[in-house]
Amino acid sequence: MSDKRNAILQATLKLVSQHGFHGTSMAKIAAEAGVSAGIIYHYFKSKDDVMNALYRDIGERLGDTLQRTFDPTQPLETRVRHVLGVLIRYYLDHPLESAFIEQYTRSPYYTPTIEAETRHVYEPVWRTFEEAEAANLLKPLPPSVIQAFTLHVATGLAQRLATGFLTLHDEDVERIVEAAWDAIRRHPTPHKEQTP
Amino acid sequence: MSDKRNAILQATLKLVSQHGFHGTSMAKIAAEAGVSAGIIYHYFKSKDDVMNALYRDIGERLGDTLQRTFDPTQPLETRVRHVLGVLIRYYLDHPLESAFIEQYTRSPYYTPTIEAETRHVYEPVWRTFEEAEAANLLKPLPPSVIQAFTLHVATGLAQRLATGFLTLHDEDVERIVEAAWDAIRRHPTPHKEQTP
DNA sequence: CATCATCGAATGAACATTCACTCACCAGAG
DNA sequence: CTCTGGTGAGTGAATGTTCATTCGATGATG
Repeated sequence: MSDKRNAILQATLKLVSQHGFHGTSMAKIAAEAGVSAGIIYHYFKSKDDVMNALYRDIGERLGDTLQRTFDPTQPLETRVRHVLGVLIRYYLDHPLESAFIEQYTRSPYYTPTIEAETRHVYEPVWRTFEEAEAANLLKPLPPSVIQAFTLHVATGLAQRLATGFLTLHDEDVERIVEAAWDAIRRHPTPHKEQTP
Repeated sequence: MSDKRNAILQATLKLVSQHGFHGTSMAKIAAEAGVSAGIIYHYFKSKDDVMNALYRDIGERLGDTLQRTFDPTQPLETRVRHVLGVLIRYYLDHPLESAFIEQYTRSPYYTPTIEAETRHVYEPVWRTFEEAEAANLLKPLPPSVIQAFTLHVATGLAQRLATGFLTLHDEDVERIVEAAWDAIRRHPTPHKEQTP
């Protein structure tokens, strides 16, 4: 609601994605947000609370995007490609969020409690992949591996984008989504053709 | 040389991979390594210097593995699959190193200087992929994307391994390498078959 | 005047780094 | 073999800084 609260979260996102958790002090957050150090504790219980709130915030925005663009009436393969595309595109389009999430999920802030709390965001994703697996569309890989070939590929690339080491055009992104799909889908074993 | 120096690096690796850079103080490193706080400054100039030394150390060990197992007389596709496998396996087998590298390369410690300094480690990898690209084996993707589908997939999974969320058997690792290869290789476009 | 947002100085803990010092060891002189 | 002086690994308390957090005061709103 309040724009101070939002300014604090935005400042935190920018600072953490640029300088990591160490290097992001409350004083710097306050300066970046244009507020006093004290007011942060009016909106948040502690530094941890700021970080957790930011993580939830980002998760909700990604969840919205997934929910908004998801069309359950589409055929299964289309839906799988769609969620792949949305996930990858979201992280590539939001490099700051991407960097934050990567840091966050590898930090002590990321507890099983928080993980459970934000799982619902990815619900359409998991449901689609489960369905695809049941329909034998996918390679027999654990869910974490599927996740690695989408989420971590995207966040890894987002980092390169953010640091200017890389620029991607729309057709590149298409190719990346296609590559991710090639990674996890079951390929038809080509019949050994007799060359006549 | 000295085992104290090594103990300090090992302690740093363990602490950083578990608690991140913030949460890894010199006092904790000293305690974990079983040395006094002061002696760290006998072997290293500063905290930064410890981190940089550890990064170089890890890079060298990975480089050794690559160099040792690389056979330039093998056919091209075999070599590509081989370097893919070695990279992925290395990170999966060394989750601590994997976590450290991910954190390090996203931190302010990771400067272009350090990057240039350690590039030679990956030399066989880049050379092989360049050759494969010239031979039209690969999808037309930027090198960073290739890297994302190998390195970041592996480090992402290594993190799940380290936190006990996931266990992988040898055949799973085989499948992951295969999936990575499927992601980046050029697939034969199947002829549209007329269903009768 | 009552309530609540906001400020910035104050506080104490934790931090990286320094420093004066001890100790084990060795080389060479006697 | 014994003494002497030097070297450098190793210590842990001290230092100055930065940090997260608190708090009393101030301003705005109703």
